Formats: sequence, structure tokens, C-alpha cells
Amino acid sequence: MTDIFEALAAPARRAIMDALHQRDDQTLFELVGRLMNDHDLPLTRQAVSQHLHVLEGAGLVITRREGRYKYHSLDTQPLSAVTRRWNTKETS
Amino acid sequence: MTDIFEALAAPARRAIMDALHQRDDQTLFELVGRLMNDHDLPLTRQAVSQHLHVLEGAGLVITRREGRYKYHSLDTQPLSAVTRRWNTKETS
DNA sequence: CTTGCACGCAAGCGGTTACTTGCCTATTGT
DNA sequence: ACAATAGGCAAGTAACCGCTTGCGTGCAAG
Repeated sequence: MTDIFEALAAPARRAIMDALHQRDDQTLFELVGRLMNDHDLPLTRQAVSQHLHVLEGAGLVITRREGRYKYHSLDTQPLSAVTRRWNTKETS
Repeated sequence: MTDIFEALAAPARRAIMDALHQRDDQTLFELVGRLMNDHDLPLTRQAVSQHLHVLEGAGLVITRREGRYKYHSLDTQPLSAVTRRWNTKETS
């Protein structure tokens, strides 16, 4: 759970999360093209790849191998636990 | 909202959040003493002070001046918005 | 079997960040 | 008034992080 905050600290990684939130099961190149069009983030392929590895290590992104393609999807379960860490008293 | 992730990325800052979660309205020196006893983080006064400023800037900690004392408390409202960013579909 | 595509690995570089060090201000107590 | 306490400000340093660069691997198509 510690890695979640560090993973989401980088703006580029949050942009990737947003891109995956719009549509799941995206490959690396799909994400690269999307991040160059939607946002003005000049992220190269290797940069996105490294970010995806960080997000995957934090448990926020799950991957699925299919031939030479690797599809990425969100896993929002860890985020729910994040909020409950300091929100034990007030919830409304 | 961007600053929230960067603020919580540092483990020392999360430890401060935990200390404030145990008890609100703590001064700087109270937090320093608590962080030296509870955890094994050798945080100096200036380090904790800087971390508190970051947390305050992120809106996670609210302060209250009283004479020469400055009491710090948690504000967990921003954290609720954090989770809802990517949890629009599943909530249970 | 060769060519191209999707992706992985690893070293290196520049900017950021956490922490220290030193000094300063303001409020309280005697 | 003087000393002590609670906290603030700013510069300097070392480590970390994001990104690049270059090359390597495996799958797929002709």
C-alpha cells in the first residue's frame, strides 16, 4: 500500500490512470498515442513503459499477455483502502 | 488535488498523518517527540516542520495559532475526492 | 528465413526533493 | 529586562526520480 502514493505522485502516471479509466485493455502503444493527443505530455514509449511498470508494481494496473501484445487495465481496489486509512471517523 | 499525492508520497509525511490521526491538535514539538518514540524515524524538528508545511499546502493539515503555539489537525476531506477520481464505476 | 513490429532491459544525465545546518523572530515566564 | 521556549527562514548537500538513449528479445507476417 505504501507504493500507491509514490506511484500516483507523478503527474504522468496519473495521466496514464486517466487514459486507462477512459478505456481498459489498452496496449503500450495505444496509451502512448493517446497521451500524445489528449494531453500535451511528450511521453516517449520507454517513459510510458516505465510508468506502467511502477503502476503495476503498486497494484493499480493489472496486465494481460496475448501474443506479443500486453493489455493494461485498472484495478481500483487499492484506492479504496487508501482513503480508509485516515478516514476512520468521518465519512460523509 | 495534484499536491495531495506528492504530499503523501514521502513516508515521513504519512507517519505525521498517522500521528495526527491518533490525536489532533498537536504542536510541532509534540509531533517530533511522538515520531521519535513511536517510529524509528530520526526526524529533526526542521524536517517535521517542512513536512507539515507541505501537508498544509496540500490541504491535508489545518493549523490553529494560539500564542506561540501552533496546533495541527487533520483534514480528511481531500482524501475522499482522491478515491472518487478513478472509482466512478465500482464502489462497494 | 528474413523483415518488421510490440515490448523489455539497463546505463546515464538533469532536475527535484528530503534533510541538515545555522541563524533569526516572537511569545512566555521569572 | 532577561532568559527560555516554540517556531520560522534560507542556503547547501546528497540521494532519488523521471526521462532519455541504445540495444536486445520474442512474436508475427511476407
